[in-house]
Amino acid sequence: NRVTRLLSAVEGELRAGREKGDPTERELRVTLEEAELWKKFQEITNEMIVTKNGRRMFPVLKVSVSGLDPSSMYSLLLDFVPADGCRWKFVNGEWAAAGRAEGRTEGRGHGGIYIHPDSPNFGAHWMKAAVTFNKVKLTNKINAGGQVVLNSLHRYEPQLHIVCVGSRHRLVSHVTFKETQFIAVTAYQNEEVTALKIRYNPFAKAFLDAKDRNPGGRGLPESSDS
Amino acid sequence: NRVTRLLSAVEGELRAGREKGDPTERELRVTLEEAELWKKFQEITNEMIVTKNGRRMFPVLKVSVSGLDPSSMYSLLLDFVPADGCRWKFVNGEWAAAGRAEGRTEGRGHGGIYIHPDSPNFGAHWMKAAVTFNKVKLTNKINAGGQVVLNSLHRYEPQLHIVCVGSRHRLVSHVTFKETQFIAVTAYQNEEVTALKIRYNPFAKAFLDAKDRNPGGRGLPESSDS
DNA sequence: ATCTTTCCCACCTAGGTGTGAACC
DNA sequence: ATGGTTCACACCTAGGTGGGAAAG
Repeated sequence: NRVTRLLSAVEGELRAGREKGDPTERELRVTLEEAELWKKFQEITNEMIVTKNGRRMFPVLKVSVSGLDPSSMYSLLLDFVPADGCRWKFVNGEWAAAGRAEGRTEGRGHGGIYIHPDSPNFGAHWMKAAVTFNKVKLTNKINAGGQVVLNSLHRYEPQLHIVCVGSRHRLVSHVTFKETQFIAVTAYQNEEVTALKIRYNPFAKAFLDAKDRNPGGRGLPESSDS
Repeated sequence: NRVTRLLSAVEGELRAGREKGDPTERELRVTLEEAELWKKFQEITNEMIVTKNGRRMFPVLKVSVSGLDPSSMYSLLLDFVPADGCRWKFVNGEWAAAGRAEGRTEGRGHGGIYIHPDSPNFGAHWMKAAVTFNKVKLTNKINAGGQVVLNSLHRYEPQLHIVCVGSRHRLVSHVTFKETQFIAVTAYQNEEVTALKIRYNPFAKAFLDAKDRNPGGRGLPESSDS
């Protein structure tokens, strides 16, 4: 009785999936969430900060998935693929190619690969809500695990992979979203990018308020009380 | 090549486990972490706050697990079992039985069951580090999912279950730790319990500082600058 | 000089504490 | 009155922002 209750708890999500989901992956579909926001950044060439200890991405990569087998087990991976063979440079308000890429990231183990922390999990789990990669951290140093190592001033294209985890793993899908391309930087180059990040990232609220209160000026006022 | 690299990434943790772990569950062992701390609370009868929106446990239940099959898939569940048939009352500095229990929690779906958020996962995952149940939330209201519903002024004993998730689920182990028994309350009854919670829970630091700075008195000083 | 990276910082978000008064 | 619960609150932990000076 108690055992039945326990197993029923474990299977809860799974059963819900079985009722609703698709039994095969034939109609697998992956959609990028918040594509409008990504496009705003894409239009002016997106930049992502890399730091020694790792920096989150903004915008955050979110996808909604459908068409998996609800009761099969999958892992979701994010792969940061070099978008070209160039090193880039920001001059006169524009990005320009500046020499060959340094191939450091290539062939270096898990270099640019991030495994979603919910992995592995049932198809039902991945499909019940949008999958959010808000914990990915980008770094320029080979570091403690779990972080994605990128080369600064190189362009990357995030790629999503879905792997079916069974007795034999098999790659189910890999999708790229052009909208999410970005150039890795250690400090923002284009102030339009900075402005967008501040505008939409809640964690940068401090700088948004400063601009709102004091649109022309710069710098926060010292406490002027006597 | 890229596919190989990806699958290798997914299997990384798994392979690490295969090398070190035990291929069967014959020698399964589960150990409670921070047992000394739990015992301090147990000696004076532990209490856990329940609130409408859910309250974390302190101490946090942590276990280290060994002896699983590294490449099999398991889920870990926490089950809050009524420790007796009584409702309890704190009078004259002591807990005393006060009438029959209200059987609300029993038979009510997932009432007292919490699934560890890393579930399901490989044996290797559960064994590579202590498993922490710091996200469990205890509530006295039937609520949004994921929270554990308990009856205030009733005594509970946390029980850990390990379920092997396969084509057919099977219960691998259930363990209880006497040290982790507690009485659910909406407000602390025994001030010794409060003192221990403040002493060891970093989130209650504010009250620790107040006592340290002003051991005899009560209340924080207003800013006395002119 | 110039370009890139690093570090510390004030300022946020997000949310976990027990308190004490109010509520029932 | 009594005993249990709820709520707003000040005060923390934990950690995510870009800025700007300094360093390489």
